[in-house]
Parts: sequence; structure tokens; C-alpha cells
Amino acid sequence: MSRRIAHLDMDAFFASVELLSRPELAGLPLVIGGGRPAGGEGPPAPEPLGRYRGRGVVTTATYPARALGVHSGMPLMQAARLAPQALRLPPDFEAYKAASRAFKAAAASLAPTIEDRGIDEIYLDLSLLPGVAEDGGRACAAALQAAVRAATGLSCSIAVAPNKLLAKLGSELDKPGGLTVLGPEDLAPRIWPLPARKLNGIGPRAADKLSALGVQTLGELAAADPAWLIVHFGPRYGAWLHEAAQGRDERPVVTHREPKSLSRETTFERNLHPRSDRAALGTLFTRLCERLAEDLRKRGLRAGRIGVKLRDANFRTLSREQTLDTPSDEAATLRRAAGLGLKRMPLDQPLRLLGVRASSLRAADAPEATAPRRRPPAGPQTGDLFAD
DNA sequence: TCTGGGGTCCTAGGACCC
DNA sequence: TCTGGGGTCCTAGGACCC
Repeated sequence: MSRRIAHLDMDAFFASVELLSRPELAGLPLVIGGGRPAGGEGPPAPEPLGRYRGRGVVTTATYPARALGVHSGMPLMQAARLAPQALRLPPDFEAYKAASRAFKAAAASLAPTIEDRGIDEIYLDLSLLPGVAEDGGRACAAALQAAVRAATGLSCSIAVAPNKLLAKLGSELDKPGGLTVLGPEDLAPRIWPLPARKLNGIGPRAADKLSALGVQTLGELAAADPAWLIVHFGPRYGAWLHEAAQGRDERPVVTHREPKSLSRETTFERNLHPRSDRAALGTLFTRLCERLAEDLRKRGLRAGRIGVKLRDANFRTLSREQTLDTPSDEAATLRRAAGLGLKRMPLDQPLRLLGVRASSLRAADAPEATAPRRRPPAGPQTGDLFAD
């Protein structure tokens, strides 16, 4: 009994949500990202991208903006050079979350076995739905697209395939508005010609390494000797690369997951120095801990561990973790523990980012475990603690 | 004018224990 | 009598994804 798994991916999601309330911008190059322009209340007005100054990146670009070479993840300053005439809006996450809930509810009304993959995409297990065995899921996918459009006014791309990996690849084949049905017979003609980088799990590093080894496409990866892949990529990842390139993937659609960690971080408008900007850093640090504590309480969770994250002017990322004596959701407690983590970090460079992370999460109403913990070594303490 | 913010998972070395 | 051999936990960093 073969599975039929769908991947549903919203088209240019954030930008499309903005266009719902700003139809006059339809067809124009529009980029979402960066902060609010100074001054003004209410919905921000789009401003020319060429006027942007700051450290933000492109979160989403409409298709006309993509035609100018802009893509998500690109620094906005770089996008501004490529497409100064494009318009920019800061993201409105509350609006996107509302649209996200709406499209997921619409999809769930037709196919209830859903895995959440973030704000703009889901997997659905269609295997047991009526009619899917007959047409491979094409009619069901069309019904999903219609339901999503009716509920939100937004378009999405869907692929139905034997597993998640192929469904994810397929949903990109015909964007926007794509409806793709893949079977095992499509692997060689439709999947193998694609660049290896397209596979979910092959990122920029692995793609570069594969390329240097002479592997550009998924077909070339599929033809590679698994033992050779293991030599270059390790037993686990090497074996996975081989399996994935054959189109094999047994992962189930997971309908529920508990969060493992929560975090808050911020990149400063300009680099801050642990000594000369100590007061500003201290205020920001406290603010992050307060927001993290709010996030924990909102979810009814307490943190057993607190991590601190720094990024220095050279874009080097450092982190330290600290176990709490007792799990907590209180800002002052998180702040104290994070301060201890900070004390163990080198603080001799200007910083561009500061973050805090809560992990070892447990329900706030869970009985407290009192098992003795191993004491971590004190470790070296260097630099100034810029707050406390 | 480089490079956001929120996550998950894996790895590798050292600590620690028997 | 120049160095055991697992096993597990902890930690920091990094790849990857949306």
C-alpha cells in the first residue's frame, strides 16, 4: 500500500498577505523585510527599497521583484542596489499568523492529518482519503487549493508524491499555483535533472562540497557509490544522501510536536562594545529575558536551562548554557542565569547580536523533579560582565 | 554600506563512572 | 612497569530549514 503525501506551500506568502490589503500594489516589485521606517502610526506605507539603510534581509519578494534578482535571505542593502525602484514593507507577523491559521484550518477541513512546517507550509497525509488511490491525489490537491483560496484569497502550490521528500521537491516544480502529481516513474525524468541543492536537507555547505566532488545534480548523486558518499560525508549523512537521491523517505507526517526550545535574539543597528556600550547592552539583555519569560508563561512552560548567544563584529557566533537550580519562567531568574553564562564568554570584541534561549522545557504545572544533577565545572571567566 | 529571527538535529570532545 | 574499555552525559558549534 503506497502512501500519498502532499506538500502545500503558500506562494510568496508574506507579500501576498500584504497585497490583500493593498491591492493597488499588485504586479509591482515588492519586498518584505527590515524594520518600520521611523515615525508614523497605523499601517506603514511602502517606501522605495533604494531608501533602505540597515542590517535587515529580504524575508519575501513578490515574483516581479524576484525577476529583478531579489530573493529571500538577501541583505536588503544588496537588494536595494539591484532594485532601488522596488517597494519595501516591514513584516506584519500578526497578519501573517492570522492568514496562516486560516489556510491551515481550510486544509484541515479536507485532510485532517497535517504536519505544521512553519508559517507558510504543511505536509498532509492523503493516503486514506477517498478517491486518492484512483487519481494519485490530483482532485484532492485541486480541492485543497480551492479551499485555501476561498478561506484566505491566497494561492498555494501543492505536490502529491509517495513521500515527504518528493512532495517537497514537487511543490516547487510549478510555482506559483502549481499542482504536481509525482509517482515513482517520475524520479528519473523530473527529479534527477534538478540541482542537488534543491533537496530538503542539502544546504549551501553540502551543495558546495558535492559540487567540488563533481556532483551537481540529484541524478549524479543517485549514481554515486554510497561508500564513497560515506567517506566524504560521514556514515549518517552519507547514507542519507544516497537514500534521498533514490527518492526514498519513510518519515511519517507528524501531527503534533512539543517545543524543545524558545529563544529571543536581536541584531543591533550598529555594533555595540561590551565596555563602552555596557549600559545599552544590559538594558537590551534584560529586555530579551523579559520577552523570553513572557513567551514561556504564554505557553505554560518553564525552562530548565538558559543559553546566551553572541555574534561578534566578525560574524562569529558564540554560545554558553547554564542549568537553573529550579526550572523557571521568571524574567529575573532567567536574567541571572543568562548573566552567569555571559560571564564565561570572551567579551573583547564589538558585538552585533545578543540572544537568550530557554531549553529543557517542562510544563509549569508538572511536578518538580529533584534528581541530583552533575555540577558542571566552573570554567574560565574572562572579560567584563556588561550587566548585573 | 554584507549577512534577521525563530527553530531542529547532529557531531565531537571531555567528563565521569564502573 | 608509558597508559583498558565501554557507556553516557554534557557542552559548544554548526548545518539546515522556514
